Amino acid sequence: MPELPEVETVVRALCPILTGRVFGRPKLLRASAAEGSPEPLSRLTGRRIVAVERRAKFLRLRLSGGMNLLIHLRMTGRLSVRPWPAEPGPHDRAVLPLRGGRGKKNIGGEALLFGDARTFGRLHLVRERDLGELPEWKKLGPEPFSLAAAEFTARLRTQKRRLKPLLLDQTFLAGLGNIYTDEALYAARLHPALEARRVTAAKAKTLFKEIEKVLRAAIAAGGTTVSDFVRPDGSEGLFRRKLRVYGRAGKPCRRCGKAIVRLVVGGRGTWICPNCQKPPHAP
DNA sequence: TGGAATGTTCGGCT
DNA sequence: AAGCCGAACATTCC
Repeated sequence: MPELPEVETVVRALCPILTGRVFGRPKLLRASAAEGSPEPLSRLTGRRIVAVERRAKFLRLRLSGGMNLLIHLRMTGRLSVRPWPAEPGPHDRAVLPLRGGRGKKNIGGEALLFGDARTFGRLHLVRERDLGELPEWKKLGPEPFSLAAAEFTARLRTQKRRLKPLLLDQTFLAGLGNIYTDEALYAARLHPALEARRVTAAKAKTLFKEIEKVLRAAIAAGGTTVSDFVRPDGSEGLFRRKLRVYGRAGKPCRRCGKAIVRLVVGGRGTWICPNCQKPPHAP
């Protein structure tokens, strides 16, 4: 569920809390929560957090000494800053103690907690110079907010794949997941199974603008909470109320009143308005 | 009770 | 090679 807007929400919440603080000795509660071996997070201790950033759906903590802590929340990962020591919750996977207090006073006794019910999320400590060799990092496509509409259109034109799996492909465009892909396709009145290269230039531009629009609106709402996502302070993202198709099977389309339907496209649950998003017709 | 859901990678098939 | 599909990962939810 965490897609670009949710990760951006987490980054914005954590940035003022974490920047400038120094990690203590990490405690890995579940070995698979961190990449690398034999002690994947051992080089974290003593590093200062220089910056908190987002790239695609990764959080990136830039650390002193040319290190980076990459965090991918996958489906149910969540981050919070909590008093420490304390009894870890059943789904807490890693505890990263923080030295130095918020503001100038050293109040101590806090940690960055990585919780993850379904345990697909990952922490990955990577040297700056090794980042370029990480396939899941280096293969990432452009950020939607750093891309020109014309460039997006040109990229679409080369693709024979259907829109839905294409937009979900992080190497084509970084940051979209199931929710915002469906919302953007609906807004642009495009069917998810339409072959990308058959989208007209005008429609492609509309799609790109709608992608940026829905992402921007979702960031402003603090992301979408469907079931798992929460902000670092425990509050919910409010964009769920603004969803127009995702998860709304049977409910009326807000544009034409026809019932929203659920399809499977590229193996993923996909919601559309059958009236506003006409299926691709055979040649 | 078990099928669906979520993001990503991978392997097999066409 | 490109694209599609399903499997796998682990767990919760209904």
